[in-house]
Amino acid sequence: MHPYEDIRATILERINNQTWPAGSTLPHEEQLAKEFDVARGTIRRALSSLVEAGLIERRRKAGTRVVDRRSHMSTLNIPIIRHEIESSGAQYGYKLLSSDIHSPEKDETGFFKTASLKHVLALHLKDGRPFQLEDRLINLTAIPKARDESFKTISPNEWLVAQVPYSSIRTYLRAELASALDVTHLKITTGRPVFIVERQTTLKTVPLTRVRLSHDAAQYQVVTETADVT
Amino acid sequence: MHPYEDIRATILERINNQTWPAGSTLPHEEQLAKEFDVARGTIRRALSSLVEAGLIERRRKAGTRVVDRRSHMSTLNIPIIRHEIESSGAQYGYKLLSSDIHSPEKDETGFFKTASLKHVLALHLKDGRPFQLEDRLINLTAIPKARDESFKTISPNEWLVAQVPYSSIRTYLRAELASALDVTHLKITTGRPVFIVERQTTLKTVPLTRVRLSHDAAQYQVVTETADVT
DNA sequence: AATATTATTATGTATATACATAATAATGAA
DNA sequence: TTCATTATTATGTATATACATAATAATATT
Repeated sequence: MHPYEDIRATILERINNQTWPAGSTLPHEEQLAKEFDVARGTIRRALSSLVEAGLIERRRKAGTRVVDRRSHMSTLNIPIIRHEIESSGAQYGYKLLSSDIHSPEKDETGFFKTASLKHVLALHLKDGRPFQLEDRLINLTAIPKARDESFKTISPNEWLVAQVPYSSIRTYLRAELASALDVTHLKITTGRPVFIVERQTTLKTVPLTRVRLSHDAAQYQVVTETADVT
Repeated sequence: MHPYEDIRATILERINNQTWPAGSTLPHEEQLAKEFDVARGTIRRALSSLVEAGLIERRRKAGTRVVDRRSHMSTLNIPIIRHEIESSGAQYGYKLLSSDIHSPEKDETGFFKTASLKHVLALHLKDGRPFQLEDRLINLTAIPKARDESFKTISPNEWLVAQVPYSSIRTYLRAELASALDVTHLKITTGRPVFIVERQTTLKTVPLTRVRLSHDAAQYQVVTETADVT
């Protein structure tokens, strides 16, 4: 449609048919601009789109190189569980299980160096049945107003997203056997696997919150897709 | 450092301190250009960077709105297992377990509509111990040269990445109990959880390959991080 | 009131030009 | 040879201008 899209498509084709194989260097912007008879800016538009897709890499003076696709980048999207459940047409339910204020020792991982912490345990239900167990620590030093929030009607997850700005989130995905808490609250039998999403949220090096979200493995999986550059 | 970075930072600050709360509309480009005393292009540079980070959304005529951060986008990177193992300083090993050509019925999921398929089972080892079991189906109609590849010295994963261009990959991450094959080849005990990465690769609607990668849950987890926009 | 048509407008693309910058390559000094 | 210094150069940023486009808003038609 737009010139830059056509240019991107033919560049992509040349990468795919090995005219420019992985590791090779592309002609520089002005040469491409001359070949396609467009301004340099239009070439830049096409190339930066391919950078975003992870197909090429560019460095000053070194030029533009085709990435060796030995790893696949894709965007992972983990929504707030209420939205995920509701958008599937099911009924969402929430139940606070416990909420306490702890001293820093509670944090075995060393994520919170030193801070007073709030520990919240809550359950998210799908059509009345347990779906996600939220086990969370909140840094009260960084988020003092969390001290006065009961989390009886709103989940920590949702409250935090609405109230607290963050700069980066690290997410771990793993499989585990159901813990005693998982068995009790997710109502699954001992020996069943659970899918764990653990998140550590920070605001410019300040640890804000850490959460372990556990799910019955039979009811939960994560799906992700690469951007389809055509 | 660069003007657009300063501008992006102050816009980000206004989003974080609720000057422009989630859902609100930002001034349009020319107004911002006037405020910051730069050209419209510089404002566009700052804003498009925030679009990439998923913090704002832009639509023609409607303008620029602050995204309601109810879901977190992060980039997921699943490398070829050999690179992951070697970059951790460990010794990589590979063993082909079986390789057969099947009729389409083998594909229960309906991913390959109709095609002759190659079924390959292979094991990836870390320091001599089983680490990842690769259970793969390859579309021989789309990738005929895979028929003559034995996969005795190179894994299907690596061979495909090097030989076959693709346009999109869908990845499923889930937890399961170890299957009979997992128990046998990953040398784990029955009843242990495994972490499954399942990938479906296509080239413009043509299904190319589907793979189930299973790992001992105790030895494998996926880590992902959001882009830290400052 | 509901639908179709037509402005309107903020974002998007394309152009040209000038200069900045980072990283490599070339050169010179030890 | 090795290290430090200095070009060199491809990408990156900033500018200004013109026009395209999609989506909303306003108007007219049924």
